Amino acid sequence: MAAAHLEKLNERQREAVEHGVGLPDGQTGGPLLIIAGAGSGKTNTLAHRVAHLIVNGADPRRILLMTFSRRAATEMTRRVQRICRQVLGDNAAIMTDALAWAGTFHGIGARLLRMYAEQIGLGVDFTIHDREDSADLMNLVRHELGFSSKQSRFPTKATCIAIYSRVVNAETSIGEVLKTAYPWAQEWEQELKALFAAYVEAKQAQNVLDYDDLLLYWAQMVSDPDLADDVGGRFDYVLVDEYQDTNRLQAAILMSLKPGGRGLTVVGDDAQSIYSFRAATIRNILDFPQEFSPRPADVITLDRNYRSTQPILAAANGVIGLARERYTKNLWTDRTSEQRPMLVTVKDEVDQAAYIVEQVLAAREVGVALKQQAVLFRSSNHSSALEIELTRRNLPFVKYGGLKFLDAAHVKDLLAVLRFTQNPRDRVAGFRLLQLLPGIGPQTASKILDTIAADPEPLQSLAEIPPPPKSGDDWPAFVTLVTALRKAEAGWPAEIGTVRMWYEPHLDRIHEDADTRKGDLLQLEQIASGYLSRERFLTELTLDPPDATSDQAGVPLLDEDYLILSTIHSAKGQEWRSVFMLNVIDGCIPSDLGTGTTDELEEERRLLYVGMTRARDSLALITPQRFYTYGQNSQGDRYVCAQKTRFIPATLLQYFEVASWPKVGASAAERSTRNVRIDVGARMRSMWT
DNA sequence: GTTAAGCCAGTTTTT
DNA sequence: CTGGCTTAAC
Repeated sequence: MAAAHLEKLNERQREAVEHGVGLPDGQTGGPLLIIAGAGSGKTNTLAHRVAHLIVNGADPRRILLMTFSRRAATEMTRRVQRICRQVLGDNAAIMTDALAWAGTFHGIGARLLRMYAEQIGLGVDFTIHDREDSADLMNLVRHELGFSSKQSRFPTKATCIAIYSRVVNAETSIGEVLKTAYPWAQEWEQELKALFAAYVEAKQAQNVLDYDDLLLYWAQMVSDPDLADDVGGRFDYVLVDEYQDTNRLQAAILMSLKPGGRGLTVVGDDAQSIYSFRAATIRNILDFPQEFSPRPADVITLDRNYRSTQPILAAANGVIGLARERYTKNLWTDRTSEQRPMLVTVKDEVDQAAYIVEQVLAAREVGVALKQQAVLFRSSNHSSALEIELTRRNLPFVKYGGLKFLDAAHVKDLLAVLRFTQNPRDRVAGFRLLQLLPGIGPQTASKILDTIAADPEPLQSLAEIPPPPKSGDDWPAFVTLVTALRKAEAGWPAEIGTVRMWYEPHLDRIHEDADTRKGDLLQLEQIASGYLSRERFLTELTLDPPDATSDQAGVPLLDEDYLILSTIHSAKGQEWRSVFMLNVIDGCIPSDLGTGTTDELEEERRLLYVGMTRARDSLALITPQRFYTYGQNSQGDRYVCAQKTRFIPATLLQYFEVASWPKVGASAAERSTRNVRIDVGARMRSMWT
């Protein structure tokens, strides 16, 4: 006897949904691991489980739901609400609105840390540094310690922060990280240690946290038994999505929150683990059942795929079947189709773009909306030729992944003003902001920040220090601005307009293309108006940055139809009726940067698998024969001869319909000689590469 | 101390 | 092509 809202689930899914629900005396069930293959209804199952818990009396305010991205959290909440409405009717909204603890690990961490700030000796007004800010702060410290002179070839700021981040997230030592990931920097171990110590001190002095701190402080907080009880006790149920892409630190947090695993559910698929560069480890999901004793976690496997047609799935299974080790079974489906996925050879990237435009338009003619079609690629710059072609043909598109809106200098400038007002001890923000004024460079800015940091009311003391000699009228204007912001005269979100008015003259002076940049600032102001307060705006913008849009011809409106362009990483968890994958050639997939170790290579293979399994009805992998290499054009050819990816060897070709484009118009004989010529040529060349 | 110009090196994926 | 560091001119 199943409840109506569970009728559409298959047996396994239902088992996962009902696990540990309806025990006597409101007990919560033991730990549960759901291994959910691509397209097996994972999101749906998890949403049903949450809804089922609520319908059976769980308090939604006491459910912690952690997803990989905020987009996924929103989607999940929406689905839970829809399912609950079936059962509870209109009252459902009240219940599901209370599902307040849904978000990313980092987002939830930020919230908990603000709640518990006082108890762990953290200023409640802390601001959060994104990756760029962290690198900037690291750079300041790096300079102070004298590691920046050119002869020394010390790792760059970005590398330093990457090493630091890895040490923290993988819960390992500097020596270990250097040995495995940065062997060329091993000689700097002692200096790096000193640098990181100074970096941590700088963050604390400035009351800022970086991304890693959100997890690190959280983990430290719950390592105290009393606080762990308190935080863990807030939640009856903890559910984690995409568990294969969590790192050791995140696993440690989870185990401290729910030591016995009661009420704990994790969902994931080891075949889709693609974030090891972020210190994610597949061991988390593999070892999860044994974390608990005496009785290990229950494991439920979902291996029925509802997304793709059988031929697409066969090809994807073929690719993942060659993986060195794997733990999940092959997926199966009953969605039959005659159409095998395409493996299309084109001359170069220009033809690749032309082919895609042709196919996309043809599909739209037979009723597949642009939004139902996606183009996936390994690296965000792989799509540039396509973007040019799409713009030329006036086809609207939205791109996910790659450069972010927030990375633009002018946007960072404006945000620096707000951040500095929010937290005047945030040195990265202050440093950036002061140097916008004419006549103020690094030295002057540094001195000003030192002076005001000593004052308990830094912003007030700014008005009292002598104006820097060469700053002219701009100094009093700046002081007026900061004073007004400090008093919150304009209020939120009006104050962002005040800041923009102040900033625009400086923008004109600094940048040639000030006018296009002003458009971005207006957009930022628009975004800001959607947030309740400056603090919420800054925090959430850092944790969930919007995608870059300003460089496109026309920003598509939300209700308009547009093609999806996305990195494979950003495509995680998504699906489209028609999927194209760009540059399925060695050097792109696998990326030539990712072929160093077997583990890296295996992850590149999973990346291809993830991309392929996004497709519902139609899939095309495209292999250009010549690939433009960027930079280094002084040495030799600008084109390299590309070879089909090593992940699709001859034995797998049976799963594909191999074709070349444009079609040769002449006889079949002529076409075949053309194909043969190309094939042999590629092989001959590859003998020497 | 600031700014502009010049020269060299690096170049994935993201919360 | 860009960012970051260095050098030379204000």
